[in-house]
Amino acid sequence: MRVSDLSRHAGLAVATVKYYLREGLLDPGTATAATQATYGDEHLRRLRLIRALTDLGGLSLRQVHTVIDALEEADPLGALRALDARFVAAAAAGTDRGSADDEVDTFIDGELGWKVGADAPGRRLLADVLVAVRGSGRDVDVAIFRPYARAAGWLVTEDLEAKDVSSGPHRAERTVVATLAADAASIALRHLAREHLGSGRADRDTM
Amino acid sequence: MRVSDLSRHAGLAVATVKYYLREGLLDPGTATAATQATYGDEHLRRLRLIRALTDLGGLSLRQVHTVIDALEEADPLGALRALDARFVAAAAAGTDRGSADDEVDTFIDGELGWKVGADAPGRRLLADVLVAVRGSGRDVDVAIFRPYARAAGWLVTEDLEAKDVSSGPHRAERTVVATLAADAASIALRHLAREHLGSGRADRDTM
DNA sequence: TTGAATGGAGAGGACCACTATCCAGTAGCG
DNA sequence: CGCTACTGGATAGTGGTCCTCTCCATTCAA
Repeated sequence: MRVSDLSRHAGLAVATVKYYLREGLLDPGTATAATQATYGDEHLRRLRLIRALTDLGGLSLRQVHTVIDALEEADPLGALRALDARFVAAAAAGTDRGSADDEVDTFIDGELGWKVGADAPGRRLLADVLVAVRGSGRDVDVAIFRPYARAAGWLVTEDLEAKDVSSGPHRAERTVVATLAADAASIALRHLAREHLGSGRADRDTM
Repeated sequence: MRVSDLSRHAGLAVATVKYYLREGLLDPGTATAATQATYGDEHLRRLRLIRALTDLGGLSLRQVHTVIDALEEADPLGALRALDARFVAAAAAGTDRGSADDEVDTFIDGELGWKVGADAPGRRLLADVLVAVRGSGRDVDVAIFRPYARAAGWLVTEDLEAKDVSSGPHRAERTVVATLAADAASIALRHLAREHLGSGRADRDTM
């Protein structure tokens, strides 16, 4: 496989593939001559992964790099956590977060009793949400997350049970894409459900 | 209120506020002299809305503009639909979408029986997800969305019932922020739930 | 009165994700 | 063998976004 094949199969311009090579998102092919190299299926798979991360997940190439690094270090949890980067970051600076972080920690560790790392990005993300909603003028309590937590817990158990254990190769990679897909799907379906159930009162308050 | 007050209360640089004014995201204040104008609470509210949309929702200023336009035309459904723009778009071009769109339509209209507009962006988004997952090498069926649809339906009814009908001012605006918040929260909680429930098997397949 | 701030406008900059151009070195075809 | 097309590699340039900087005549607050 040469660059042009890679390009054709992945639906990307050759220049773009070269760019990814330069950026270290894609490993160099095995050189066969001074100006020749061949690429394999793993390169194509990588390209598809990159596009899934950028197109479906909206990740920047820098974030894609983080995910890929984690995958290559056989750190699936790190890879999944890296997906949260697209939501956090921005809101972090400036605003006074008040006790939002503490409230969220209490909610997760206490009320829900979930065992998650103290550095799980979801914590900060939830706190950001709290801060943002309060900043927009509503005085909400952490407890507002309860139904979402219940739905999330149910969905994940459902997922884990229904799963073909498929310990095939590239597990972690597929898990990452699946997580992204699940994220997008759950949002899409919530919006559709709201349009379906809330017709005629779309101007009503939610959450 | 002058620009500097606006800037301070919103936590933005004065130059940024001026930029938003130039871009038409913020209405001009009421002029009191050749080089003087005053701004009101609605300007501050608008600024907070803009930052919620960009920071929490990750919308571009162009997309923010779309949302704001819809809000000003008293079109809450349009405003909510505009939120989906951050997911769609990218994946649309190039790839052969196959029958994904049809499958999704059948799923929504037939299996779920949901009444949503034919042009609801959630449809296309779901199809994109399908295309992306398949492109990354898994042969999935639309039915995979079923649990997500169930969770979404439950969450939205929960929302609509629990809601204080609060027909106060700026309903639609708050609904938009609430939707964004709900999106982020449901993702954060799903990721946390997975970390909690799936510990030791974080490398297992999901969705 | 004097220093700081204002509205308005334009230029400039930083970053991102490419895209274009150039080049010497192959590859494959007839 | 010659010819064209393509290759890897490198550098420079593009278009877009989101600000940030600078300038200006005017106005306000001390």
